[in-house]
Amino acid sequence: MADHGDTGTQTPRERYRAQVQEEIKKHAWEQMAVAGASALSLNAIAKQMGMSGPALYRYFAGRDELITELIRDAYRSLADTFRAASETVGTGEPGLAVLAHALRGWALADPQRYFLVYGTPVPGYHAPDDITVIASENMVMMLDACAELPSDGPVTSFEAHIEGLGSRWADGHAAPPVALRRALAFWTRLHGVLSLELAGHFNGMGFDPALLFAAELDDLLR
Amino acid sequence: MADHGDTGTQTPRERYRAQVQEEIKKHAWEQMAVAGASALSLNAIAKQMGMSGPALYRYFAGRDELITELIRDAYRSLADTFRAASETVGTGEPGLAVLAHALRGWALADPQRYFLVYGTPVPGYHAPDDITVIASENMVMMLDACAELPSDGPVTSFEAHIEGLGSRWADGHAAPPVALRRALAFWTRLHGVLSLELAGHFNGMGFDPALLFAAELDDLLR
DNA sequence: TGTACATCAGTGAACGCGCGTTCACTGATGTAC
DNA sequence: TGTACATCAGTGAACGCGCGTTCACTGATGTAC
Repeated sequence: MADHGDTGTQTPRERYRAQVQEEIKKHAWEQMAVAGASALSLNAIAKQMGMSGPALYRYFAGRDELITELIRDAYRSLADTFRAASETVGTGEPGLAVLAHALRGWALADPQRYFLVYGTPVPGYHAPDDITVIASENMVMMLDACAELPSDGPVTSFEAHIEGLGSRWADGHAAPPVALRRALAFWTRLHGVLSLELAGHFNGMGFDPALLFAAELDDLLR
Repeated sequence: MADHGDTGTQTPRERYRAQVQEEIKKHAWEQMAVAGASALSLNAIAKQMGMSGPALYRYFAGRDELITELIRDAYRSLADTFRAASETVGTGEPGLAVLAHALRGWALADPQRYFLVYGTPVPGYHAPDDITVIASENMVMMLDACAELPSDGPVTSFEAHIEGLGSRWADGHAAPPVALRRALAFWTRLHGVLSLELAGHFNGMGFDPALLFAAELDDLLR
């Protein structure tokens, strides 16, 4: 989506390679949307593209690498969405609200992508370091949005707990405990609503999930 | 875990059948814990039990039925846990807190079981009606615990939205909007913390997830 | 108590299938002189 | 501009594998007289 990797001038071959690689991913996402992440099959993707199975090995070392690449893209996509949203500040609306709506839009746009990031983990799998880095970038953006909010009220026991950790936080990003507490609430509460909504657990309950989301966001901005 | 199905006197054969059926499920859960739900294989279970693959067809019509049965058991297990917890009321602790700790204990006891209920949904799958019934039983227990809490404060716009629905709620269980709002917050917030914790998203962040859970619970009881 | 029969758990062979992956190859595209 | 060579995308055959599931069967357990 955004410009990542070598952005220099490309030879026609490189351009073609990148193009086919993108198309493979596109079909992979479509397949995931239909049958879930675990059902992703290289041969099926190839067939859908009118190619033979082994051809895909020109573009990915194997199934695992493809999936890892999709996960990486998903994290990057969320980071890009957050970053783009962050740049529309100063319009009166608090930064947290902007991030919240960006998150919701991103989640609804592709539920399987959301679940690939925040859904059921595969017991064996461990994400590469660069993905972890993007994940903490996202956390930092949430933190920054929280830090600019007014912080009144007494210090809670959880904030005291955080204080006691000596702020050994990702990137050495020193955030006040109240901001971290708020960022965690932001993250967990909105994820709680979104994941249950996307999984269909609110079906048949009548209410509008968007309004529940808005209500939770209101509570966070209180 | 609890007594479900025919509890009448059993012939030795029936007893044996039930016993083997349970053992199959036990191995199924173990296998899921190792490789996730999608990797569940009848042949692998049979091999682990020292049986041949086709033998399992005496106990389950096929793979899909086994999985559905596991999902059903998971929902029932949570319902039983909630019910057992509800019966220990009156000790000063609010019912919601009791339910919360029961939920957390149940989730930590078997993360894969938690994710089978609340994790990434399989795009095609639709749960049978009796499972939906158990799910709404769980919701009702949360609702009841919320209904007994003092409800002060002004009516929020989300509560007005619920009011406007005319309470067309599962089982015709008429709950005041403020209780439903609170039950939804209870559910989504605790799920938010638990699912991110179990998925390992808090790893390396230093703080104790149990304390975050407790902090969120405190907010709900406020 | 003993015998004849029915029930049913479990086996082993076999089916077709789709998977990930390798390999030697063809043919087109790009590069160097 | 034209020719010789290198690069590389894609093919088709083949590999071994494990899967879910069926089928005809054996042998043990339970039942009826």
